[in-house]
This record gives sequence, C-alpha cells and structure tokens, in this order.
Amino acid sequence: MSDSPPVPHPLPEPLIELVAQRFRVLGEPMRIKLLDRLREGEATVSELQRSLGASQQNVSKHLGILHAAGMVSRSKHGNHTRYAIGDPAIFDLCDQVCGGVRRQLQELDTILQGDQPAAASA
Amino acid sequence: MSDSPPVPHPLPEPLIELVAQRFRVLGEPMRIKLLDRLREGEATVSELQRSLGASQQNVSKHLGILHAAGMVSRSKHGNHTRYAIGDPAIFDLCDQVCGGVRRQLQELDTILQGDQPAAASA
DNA sequence: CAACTGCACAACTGTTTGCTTGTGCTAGCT
DNA sequence: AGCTAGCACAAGCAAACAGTTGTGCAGTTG
Repeated sequence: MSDSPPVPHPLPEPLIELVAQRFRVLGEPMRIKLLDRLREGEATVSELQRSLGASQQNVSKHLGILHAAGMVSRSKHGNHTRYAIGDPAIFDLCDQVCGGVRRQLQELDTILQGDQPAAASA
Repeated sequence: MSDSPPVPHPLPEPLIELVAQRFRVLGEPMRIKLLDRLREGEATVSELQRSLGASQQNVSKHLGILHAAGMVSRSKHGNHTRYAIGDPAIFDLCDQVCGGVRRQLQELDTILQGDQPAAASA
C-alpha cells in the first residue's frame, strides 16, 4: 500500500495522540529495561523478573502494556509465557534517543570545561 | 566529533532514566503539536498560542519543558521570545514512530478486512 | 510616567500512572 | 487428587503531571 510519504506536515490530531501515546509507553524506565533485556532474546516473565529484580505483578503489567502497544509478542509454552520483541524498529528509536542524550551530555561537558576552568566539581 | 559506538547493550541505569525521561517529554500531545508547529520555522509564544488554541501559560510551560530537554532553543527579541527547533533529529524520531503507528494500523486493517494474511510487504 | 503587551514563574486542582497487595486460573509434579 | 509454580487481572495508595488561575517583570507605546 503505497510507499506513503510518511509525515503529513500539519500532523492530524488523532495521529498526534497515537504518536504521543507511543512515546509515553517508552517513557518508563522499567519498560525500557524490559525491552533492553529482550534484546538478548525471548524470555519468560519469571526470567525477566529475576533479571530486573522487580515484582512478578509489575513485570507482567508492563509487559501487558508493551504487548498492547505491539512492541512485544506473547507466546504460551506450557506453563510459561514467553515474550519477545515485536517490532525491532524500536531499537532504532532508542539508539537515536541515546545519541541525542549523548550529544547533550557532551555539550554540557564542553560548556563546563571551556567556560570556567576555575570551578571544577560535579 | 567522536563517532561513539552507539549503545552499550546492558543499558546502564542512569542512561535508562535519561532515555525514558526524553521519551516522556515527547509523550505529550501538546508538545508534539508545538514541535510540529515549529517545523514551519521559529515562532513566538503568542504565535504558537494562537496556532494551537491553548492558553499562554500552558504553551509557555510546555515550551519550558521542551527547552529544558534541549529540544527547542530560546531567543529574546525585544518584548517577544522566539522559539525554534533545537535538535532537528527529533523529527526522525517522530517519523519513525509515525511509521510504526501506520504499520500497526495496516495490520489491524488487514486483520479486519481479510483472513488473507498478506505476507510480508514493506 | 503611565498603561499595555508579551512572557515566565508559582500555587492549586483533578487526573493519570506506577507499584504494591490480593486473588484466581492454568499447567506440571508427587 | 492435592500441591506448587507461573502468570494475569483487580483494587488501593502515593507520586507525578497537565491544565488553570494568579501574579510579577521586562519591554513597548502614547
């Protein structure tokens, strides 16, 4: 279906909502951790729970949110539920954000170092 | 500029926080709108206010948040404050998210319309 | 100088949301 | 069958947050 020139400029209202919601899903440390952990490969809830040191209910809840957002996929194997990355594209997102963060830190660093050499303490 | 091998895999805790915070800044419709509006070019608070139909205080507040996150730049011109995109890279982010949203909508569409699983199309 | 405009900061309020606690359900084990 | 492990759902609580109201301040205008 069409190569779709992705972004219409004046972003239509409903799309804005969807985009914001998607960003918000990623705006939670625990969920970032889960995705980062799933980068190693599939994992069950209890495995993730142990990896992150969080409660089973909390992990399950966040996984539910990620799953509802289509970012992870679910599959039942006997008594275990295995989760996996549903849309690998999110890693590009995270990478970009990481890049942005890094740039800002460098700017800060430059400012701190190049401006007032006298005061040097974090 | 350092080429910086982008992402360490087990994301260090503090970085996770920063990344999540950055996503959360973008997880607000009003802020998306502001950025989308600034895509046309610089604008003052009152201009943005008129464009989006929001209160001056609210616009100013969100601009403050975007500015604190380094996503917009501020410059005073007489009695006006002009804001501009601070990091054009965020548009890549938005584009990617838009793409993801679109993909999901297509999947939903496919599911609703046909039992014919349209095999891989990008 | 006085009045007005443009903007930011602070306090308040209602809502959202993350985490915990409690619980039910299914699958495997003895 | 009874028991335990693994997981998801629901309710309650506390913290975070968006939007409003109120206000102070700098710059412009008459």
